[in-house]
Amino acid sequence: MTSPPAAPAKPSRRQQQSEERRLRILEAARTCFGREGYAGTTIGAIASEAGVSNGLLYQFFAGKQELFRVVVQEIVRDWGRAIAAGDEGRSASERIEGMFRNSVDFCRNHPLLPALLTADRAAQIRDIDPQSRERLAAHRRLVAGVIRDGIASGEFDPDLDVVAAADLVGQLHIDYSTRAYRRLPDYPADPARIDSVVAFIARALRRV
Amino acid sequence: MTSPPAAPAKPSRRQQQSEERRLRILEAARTCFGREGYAGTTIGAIASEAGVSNGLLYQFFAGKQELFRVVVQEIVRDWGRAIAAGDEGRSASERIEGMFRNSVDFCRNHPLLPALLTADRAAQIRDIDPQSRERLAAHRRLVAGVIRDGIASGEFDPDLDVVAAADLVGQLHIDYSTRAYRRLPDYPADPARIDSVVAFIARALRRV
Amino acid sequence: MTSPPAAPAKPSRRQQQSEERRLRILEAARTCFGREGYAGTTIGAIASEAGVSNGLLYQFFAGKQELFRVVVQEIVRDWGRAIAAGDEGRSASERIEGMFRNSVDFCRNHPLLPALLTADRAAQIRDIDPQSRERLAAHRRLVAGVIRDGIASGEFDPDLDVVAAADLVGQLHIDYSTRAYRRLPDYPADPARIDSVVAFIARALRRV
Amino acid sequence: MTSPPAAPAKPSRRQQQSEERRLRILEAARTCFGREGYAGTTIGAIASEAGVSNGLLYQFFAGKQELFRVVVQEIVRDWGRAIAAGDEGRSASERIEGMFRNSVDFCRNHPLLPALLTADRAAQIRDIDPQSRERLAAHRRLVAGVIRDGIASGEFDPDLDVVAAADLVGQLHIDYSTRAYRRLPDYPADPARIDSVVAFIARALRRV
DNA sequence: CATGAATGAGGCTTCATTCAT
DNA sequence: CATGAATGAAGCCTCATTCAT
Repeated sequence: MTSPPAAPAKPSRRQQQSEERRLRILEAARTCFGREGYAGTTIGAIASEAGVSNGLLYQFFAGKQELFRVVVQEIVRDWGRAIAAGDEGRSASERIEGMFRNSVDFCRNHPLLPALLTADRAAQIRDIDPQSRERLAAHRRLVAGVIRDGIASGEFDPDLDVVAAADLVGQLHIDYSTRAYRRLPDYPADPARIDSVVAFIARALRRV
Repeated sequence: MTSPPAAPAKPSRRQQQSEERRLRILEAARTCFGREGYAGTTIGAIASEAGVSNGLLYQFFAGKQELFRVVVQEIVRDWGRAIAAGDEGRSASERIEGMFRNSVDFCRNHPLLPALLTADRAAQIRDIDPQSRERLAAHRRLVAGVIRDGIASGEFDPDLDVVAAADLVGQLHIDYSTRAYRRLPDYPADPARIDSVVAFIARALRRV
Repeated sequence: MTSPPAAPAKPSRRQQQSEERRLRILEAARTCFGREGYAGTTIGAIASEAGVSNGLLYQFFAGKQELFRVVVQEIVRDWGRAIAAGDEGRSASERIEGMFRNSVDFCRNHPLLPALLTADRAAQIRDIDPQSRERLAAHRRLVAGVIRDGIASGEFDPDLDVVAAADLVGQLHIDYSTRAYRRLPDYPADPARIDSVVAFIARALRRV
Repeated sequence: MTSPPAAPAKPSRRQQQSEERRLRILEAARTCFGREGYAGTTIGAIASEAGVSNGLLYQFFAGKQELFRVVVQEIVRDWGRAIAAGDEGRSASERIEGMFRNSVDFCRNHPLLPALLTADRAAQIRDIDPQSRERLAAHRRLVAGVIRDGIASGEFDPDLDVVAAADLVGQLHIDYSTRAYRRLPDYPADPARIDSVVAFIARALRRV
């Protein structure tokens, strides 16, 4: 009686509920991995946070490692999108600043784990999956493109090593985004500090 | 008086060997923690790497966590010393550059884990011990002092937010030192890249 | 309403089996602790005796110590019940005798560890839990009550120190029950010996 | 220079010191086993308590188990001697009372472990060694002898089951001696309680 | 004789994963 | 599909015992 007599195209109620549970699991995994790290997170904790049974996780994901991979992949994807948002018709400097602020804001507002992007080798996770790796490279290429535009438009110093500068700026995105997420008192990412970092980058890129 | 009058603290051969083993254990722990992270490292792996039995670790260290704490403490101490080395009678720019290169070189040549300083929440290690925390703060204060000197001497821009700039430069020390240690192909710390980062920092600090 | 209207707490087959295993674990723990003492018993031995895996014990009990606590608690409870059984409408002497025989019989037929009540300091078990302590005190109060009844009815010597006598009789309950369980050849608890002890107690309590 | 030039008969200074250390180890073992039980006592704890090195224990005793065996043996021997002390030229009742009081006093004043006599199977100690077993049997025979004397002299009830009574009285020796040593608030062995137990025994044995 | 550093077997416990219901 | 009871491999740590000094 639970399935409707005829509903060929729309996802059945069962399927909907199932998809919803999958999302709840991913959400819970983000929260737990972000809070406790990979090794510090147990399958049971994720299941409990998601309000589902232990075993259900294995219907959607092959195991803890796979789940982690997917979480990282999604985070990196969303982060990349958030960074690039709303930078049409603006100067290169504005876009550099905008990307930085977008990145920090994204991490401030999402229960997420940019930490993993820098260093957290969190046991057993030998290599982040190639797709995420590629996305991070794309991020640096994006930054590099903006810097090149800035050089072309005369805003930035033509002597810049574009690749190195993009790498560094991308690194700072990660650093301060991580801080924004972590909220460690010794490593602040408060608005004033962010303004200062923005100024620092601008100073390093500007044409004199 | 059974002991000879002179030779106040002649370590017996036994004690010498023991001390040597203690160092081998620390060395092995540095290697393993650096390679696998905290949770990914097992006591057995460290003992095996050091060529001693599992139990011996517990004669020197109260447990895995304590061993980790000591490793981090030593690394931070040595790193701090290496960074500050050889900067007498030089300009502020030269000292900033020197510190950066010292840091990267230190990490390139030592089996070490500055990564842990940034991000590795490595399960259970909630807080790095206060002593190491303080040393990192001291590092940032040192950088801030050099920047202030540079402003006073007219080398650096007087509009700089000194604390924020020092924080950022210190962060880059950690970032690129980590890379030098990790040697990840996507995140290089080769000489050319280091030169570029040095130039980037110089550009950001200079007076225009 | 997915569950049928009636059958308020029908334990599913799974739950039944689970409860059964829990009981098997407790049974095994009684056997092992009784045979080897606390320290001499391993989790593996209990699991093996119960025919389950090591890990399952931790689904039901927080650890070895907790399991031991529960075992002692149950034993003390059952022993207390067994002792008091079937003594309605009988004389004080008969009740004293009946309690003694009940106690010995209980221990003879149950894989149990009254030993632990007397002496087994079994490392780390500093204090038996208060609930069991209280039950033992209740046992002595029960004996004291019967002795008081006997004095009132003229069966027992009015000069008796009731508390001390109850304590002593309770102690003999434990002593000979332990023997009955242990079956050490040097410390018998065979019927003839039990008869003699019953006579000894009767002689000590009687009015002359 | 440490050994005297000639000292053929008397034990050399070395030997004296050695014997002294052996005694210190035994004393320490008594203390530790009594305080923590067999499993709860470590070789290191005994060595530390005795103020000698770990390894020295193995010069005098084959291992932990052997050391325990010797400790028990000595205790049982000393206890047996203490019980029988000072009972020449006294009536059977007086001797029974004296033995009981001697036993309790012995345990009250010696750091000792009569617990082991009753129940403490304390891991791995399968069987107390035969010599101690025999001494305990001798103790019961001694009590039995006194009871027989009392029957012969008309002090005690001729209907007594002598062996069972001796066994029971011996058991009470152990019970209340253990209490005297343990000093548990719930199981007192204070003078008043001891007087009551003495009276109880006397009442059970007396001729009416 | 005496030391105590070193060993390594074995104990308790956790947790990713499976599978009967 | 969903559950959660059950498994068992592994990890950390203790401690009796040995042996080079």
